[in-house]
Amino acid sequence: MARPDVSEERRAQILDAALEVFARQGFHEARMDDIAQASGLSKGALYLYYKSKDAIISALMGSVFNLAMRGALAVERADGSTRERLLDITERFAREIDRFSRALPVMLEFYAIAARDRTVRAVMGGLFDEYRASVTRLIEQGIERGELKSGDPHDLAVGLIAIWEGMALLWAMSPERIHWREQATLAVTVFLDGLALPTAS
Amino acid sequence: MARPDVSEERRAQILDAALEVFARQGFHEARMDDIAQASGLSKGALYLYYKSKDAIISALMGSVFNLAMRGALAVERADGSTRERLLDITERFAREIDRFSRALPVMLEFYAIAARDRTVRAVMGGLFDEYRASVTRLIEQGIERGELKSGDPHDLAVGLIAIWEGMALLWAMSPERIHWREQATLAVTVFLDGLALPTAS
Amino acid sequence: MARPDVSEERRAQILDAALEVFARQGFHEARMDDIAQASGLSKGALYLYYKSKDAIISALMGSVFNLAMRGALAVERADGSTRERLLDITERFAREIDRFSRALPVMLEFYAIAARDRTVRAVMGGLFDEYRASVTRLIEQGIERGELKSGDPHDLAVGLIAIWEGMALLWAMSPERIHWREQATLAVTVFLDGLALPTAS
Amino acid sequence: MARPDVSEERRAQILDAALEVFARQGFHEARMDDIAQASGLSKGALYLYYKSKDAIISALMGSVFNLAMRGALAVERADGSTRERLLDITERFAREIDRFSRALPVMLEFYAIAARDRTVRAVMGGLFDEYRASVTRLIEQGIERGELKSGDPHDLAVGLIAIWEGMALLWAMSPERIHWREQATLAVTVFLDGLALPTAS
DNA sequence: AATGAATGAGCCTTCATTCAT
DNA sequence: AATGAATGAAGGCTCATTCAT
Repeated sequence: MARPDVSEERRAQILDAALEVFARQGFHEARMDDIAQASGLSKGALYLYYKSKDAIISALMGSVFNLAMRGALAVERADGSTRERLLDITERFAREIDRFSRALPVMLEFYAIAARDRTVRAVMGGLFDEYRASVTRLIEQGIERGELKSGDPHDLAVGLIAIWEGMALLWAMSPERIHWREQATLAVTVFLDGLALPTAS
Repeated sequence: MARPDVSEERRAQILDAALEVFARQGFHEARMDDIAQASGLSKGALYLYYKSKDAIISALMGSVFNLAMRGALAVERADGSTRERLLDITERFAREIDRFSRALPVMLEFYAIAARDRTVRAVMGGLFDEYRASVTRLIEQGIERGELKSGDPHDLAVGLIAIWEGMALLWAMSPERIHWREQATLAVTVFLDGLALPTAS
Repeated sequence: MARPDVSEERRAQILDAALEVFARQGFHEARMDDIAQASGLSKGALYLYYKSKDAIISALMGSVFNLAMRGALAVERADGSTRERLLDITERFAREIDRFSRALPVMLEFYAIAARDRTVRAVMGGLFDEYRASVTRLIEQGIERGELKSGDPHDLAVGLIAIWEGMALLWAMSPERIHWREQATLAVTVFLDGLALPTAS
Repeated sequence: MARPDVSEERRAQILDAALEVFARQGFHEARMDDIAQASGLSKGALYLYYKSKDAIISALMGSVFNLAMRGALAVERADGSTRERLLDITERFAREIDRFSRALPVMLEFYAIAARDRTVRAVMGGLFDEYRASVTRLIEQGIERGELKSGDPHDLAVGLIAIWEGMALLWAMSPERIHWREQATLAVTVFLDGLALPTAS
């Protein structure tokens, strides 16, 4: 008689619907009714799984940013030169651009909230720290291996992340004018060229 | 009998108060009462000068982004090498970081809106085009003058703008962990190093 | 699990409360809160069944005037001489004077609106046309049957309706000075006497 | 140095503008700004001559109904048979229909207010009493002179006034379907025929 | 576990009125 | 006598949340 626990499935269902609705309408213009409809559940059911609209937004924040950082973290454990691996991260973003485009408006809204809310900023700052630590390790390896000029790996990681985040931002503004694969790859390439060791001639 | 026309003053007064309130509370959580109080006017007076809350938000969008691009546009007409001028833009951002920090949460909220609203995106896209055109001209000059390696100046401009915008984004997330002057300068320097002509050895 | 559909009941409940409140306070002075309270529902519930205050007013217009014309239309299908039937209409008004007195201030407000709003006037004109057509048929029958002097039945119907409407108006102004049963009956009697065929002496 | 007192002129100016605006928009939809503009005065000036919007409405009520009753009162002092004089009142209304059409929406709004406000109703009832008294005297004369069948002159006056008021109401609803001169004249004629003494044959 | 009718606090906006000039 | 910028109280409407079924 034990029915399988559907609550994880329901939660995922709700977050997925919420992402869709929030991306289209923004947090404030999105109605609980809209999320209910998009999820195929009733409004009351939403409250069985999340205690408030804010709880849905919070849960979504975790889910969205974990997804976003997965690429960078995965690459850390891969083979290849530092240059290859950093370009691989860039390439992964390019390949997943459609999945990103779904989440991007929501991510930007999280950034906006974080910019004015100390608590949210602390959470985002933590995620960013992880992200930066991961990229920092890649760069450290590159320096150790003699692939990159020496320099502060933390600060260089910030530079690279700024390129990726900045590209995402510009792409959100002008998807038709930004060509992620070419332009992000170019930017990272130029940046890495700037870190190349002088070749013995 | 002729009272001086105060309407321009009032409009500026309102936008200034709105920037402050919106930066603290976000567009939706900001109450017209808050803006009224912050501006030293009555709620009714706001409606004498702007026909709705949305109208205030729109007006603010123009005012905030014009301010943001002023730095890049000003540098175009300055002297110095391309490298100096691009680092000068970076430095200007660093110097005006406080003014930016006031506007940044609001700018991010505009980005978030643009990401989901075609109309707003068109406006922002237009501003971005101007911005990019200005940086593109700087890079073209650099290439023409033999200061930079040849390459697509449009795409390189996108890369530089991505660095600045991305740094701003990261700074908004972690103001205490991002040191604009050092890190942005480093990133731009590395990027420009990547564009340096091979020195004859 | 199937709850009975209460929406028709709710709508009637709301219109009934609205009639009471509007009659006492007028459309503009009536607050949605007042209607909510009078209906025993919450303010939010009003909006579940009518999308705005104006929608309630419009729905009420239909309901009130259908009620008002019911008397005249019913009599058309009754037996008796033309005189009897027209006096019967008058008598019905007298009998239902209390129900009318509840609706009269609201009806007058509709007249006032119709007098300045082309759209509302078109609706009211349509109702009036039905009403007049019904009375016209009664008069035509009277002429055909040789009970009334010949004359334009449309114009005579207008005259009778003017008497009824005019009496209602005066009664609304001076309920204590107008004695509907006597005075309206007298007026219709005199009018019908004026249409009597000369008796052979 | 004594300037002529313009206050009477200003008051008339304001009432005239108010009539126009109220007839078009109704009391509640009419803004003090609209009246100010229509009168060619400033909003502040309105308050120099009337202490509130309600005061303007009240003053207008007196002015409008005095105008309306003037016809009936004037005829009382004229020559001619009772029938001629009552038809003359009808004819006067027909001739002044355009002036009436301007005031009619406002008059109907006063009726609506009177129907629910005891105080206003008392004022209107007083005006109506005067009106009825005047018509009553005409009918009494008619009976005394042997022109009309004997009957309660008060009640007969109510009947006649009901015809005039009812016609006005119908005309307000359907100006294009009501032909005042023909239909009102017919109704009054029939009513008077109903009061005619049996002719000796 | 699920529903959706009902609630009511809260906000944008309007506009009669005031008053400094 | 006149102006019109400024005020702020008040109300229609929305929507997150609750709860009887």
